[in-house]
Amino acid sequence: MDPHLLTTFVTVARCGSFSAAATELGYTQSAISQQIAALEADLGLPLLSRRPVEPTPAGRRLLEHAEPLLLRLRAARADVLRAAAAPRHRIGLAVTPLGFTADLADRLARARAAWPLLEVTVVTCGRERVAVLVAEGEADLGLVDGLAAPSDPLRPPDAGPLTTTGVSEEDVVVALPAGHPLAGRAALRLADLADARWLRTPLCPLPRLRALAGDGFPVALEHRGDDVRTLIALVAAGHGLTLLPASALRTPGGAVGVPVSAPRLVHRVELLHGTLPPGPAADLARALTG
Amino acid sequence: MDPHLLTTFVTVARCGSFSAAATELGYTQSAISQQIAALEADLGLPLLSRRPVEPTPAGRRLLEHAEPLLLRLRAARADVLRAAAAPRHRIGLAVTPLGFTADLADRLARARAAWPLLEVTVVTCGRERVAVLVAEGEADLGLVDGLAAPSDPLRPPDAGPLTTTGVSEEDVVVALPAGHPLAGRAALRLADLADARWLRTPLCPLPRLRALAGDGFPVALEHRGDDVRTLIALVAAGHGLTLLPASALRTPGGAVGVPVSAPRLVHRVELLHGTLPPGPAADLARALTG
DNA sequence: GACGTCCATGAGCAACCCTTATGGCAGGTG
DNA sequence: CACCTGCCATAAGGGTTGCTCATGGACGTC
Repeated sequence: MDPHLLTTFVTVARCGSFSAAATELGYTQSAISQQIAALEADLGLPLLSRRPVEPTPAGRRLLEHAEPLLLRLRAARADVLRAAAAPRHRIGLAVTPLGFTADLADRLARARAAWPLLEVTVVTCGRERVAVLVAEGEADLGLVDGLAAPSDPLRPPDAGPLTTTGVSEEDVVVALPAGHPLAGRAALRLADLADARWLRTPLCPLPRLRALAGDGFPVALEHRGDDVRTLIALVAAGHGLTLLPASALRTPGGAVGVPVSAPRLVHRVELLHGTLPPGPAADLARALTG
Repeated sequence: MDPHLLTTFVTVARCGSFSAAATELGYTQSAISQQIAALEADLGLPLLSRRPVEPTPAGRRLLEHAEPLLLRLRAARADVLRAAAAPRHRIGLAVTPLGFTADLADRLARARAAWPLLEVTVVTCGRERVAVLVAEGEADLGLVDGLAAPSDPLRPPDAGPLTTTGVSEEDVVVALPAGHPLAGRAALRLADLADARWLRTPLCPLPRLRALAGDGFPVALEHRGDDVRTLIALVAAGHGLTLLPASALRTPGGAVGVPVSAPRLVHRVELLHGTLPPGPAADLARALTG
């Protein structure tokens, strides 16, 4: 179970081809073939069916383990190096679109005013990617958002020992087109909307809704991408519903937000980071949480 | 960051000696020296100070990552092999002392009556060890107990993708000597006992109490080991207090239990297992949870 | 049915890693 | 103070590993 062999295996499984994996990894096809054979011999199991190349059941199982394992390996390396490295003034901040609220933007602005030397790069991406970037040290701090019961921590993707600190909690609203029959309500229960048509979007995971409020929540339209304005425009045009933090709907845009009364939900933002050595990154973390 | 080098590093750090690690791992001292040198060269950092041999700060950081990483590696291997192996009739059950309640013993008895072929081995050990045994496939099922807020899952040690299912929740009581001034109370708040003298025992983690009810909980006596009767005897003799599930104090033994009214706490038992292929282990898991 | 693509296999060679042997350094002892 | 002992580092040697190159065989396509 050499990680070297494991990366090869993951690459072959992703490419669906020994030769493609070989060129991607910079080996010859023969080397790949031998590596896979070595891994299969080590476990005593066939991991890939050939022609077409796809994982066997045991291979699929191994794949589930291999990806997070390799991530943790890279994360461990990055963490050790980061702890030993000199503090930098370039800070990388990875955020989910709804994780970077106006309030946090203000705090960041104050922090930059207080420490003019601070150079900040903000990257917007999905939750898992934020965790990966932080774990691998490509970002110093991460901000992830999610739906949770009040004061219930979000479950970060498993990328090693990352510290999470809640930085804000805010009410959740259902986004409805302005003319929607329910748009005038003071509050709505999520279960009452289980039969409505919903948007499938990375910004509001439907499986989480189903876990919280029972089955249902059929998909009307799928949205790929990170942009909140696009999402609100889709809601306003009646393509389907979604949940958003209350503040995201305060700017007028043809959609209105109706608070969710049950289940009790909050939109929670958490700061994610590895062990921060004293320095600009730790200062910024304090500024964002404080 | 070859796992091979990582195990060597962990062993050397534990032994505090290159030569001792060499004999333990079945290498020559020279090989160990070269492996550590290779790891240090790979990371570009000194990991161990020599004479005496002990981890540098970077080494300590790496140690924190290495142990769970190696555990996950073994766990992944065990999981893949287990999924592919033929179902066995020998079932290993790893339990914490307070995790194996009378109710669960009954369910196990019924399961054995229903499937006479079932051979069961029960191992008692601590929480972390249970998780390790299950993760590495040495036990098929695990039962761990802990204090939690109601319906709040326990956090299992990070040993890869293990499934946890709650199997019982029960009230928590403070164990007091029979003649204790508070022994007659109908209920007690944990914070009121922060200044009492407590037993430090693996069966009731004091750090958890401090997290739940604030600082305090000074240690009167340390108890090492798994035996609940020993613990109750210590309480009865006035050596200090501890928390136990209500049922553990129903048998008379010179100690009485007073329910804890705040914070709201339960003693929770969870079943822990990897992915179970259909067969005896899965049947038993259903019997224990059902 | 011929061809092309793709994976498996064998030979050769370089790199790696372990062992043996030896050197250097620190601490304890006569 | 010299010596000895225990411990880690380093050099050299050899076996194994793991790569590339070359080729063979199986499947799919035209």
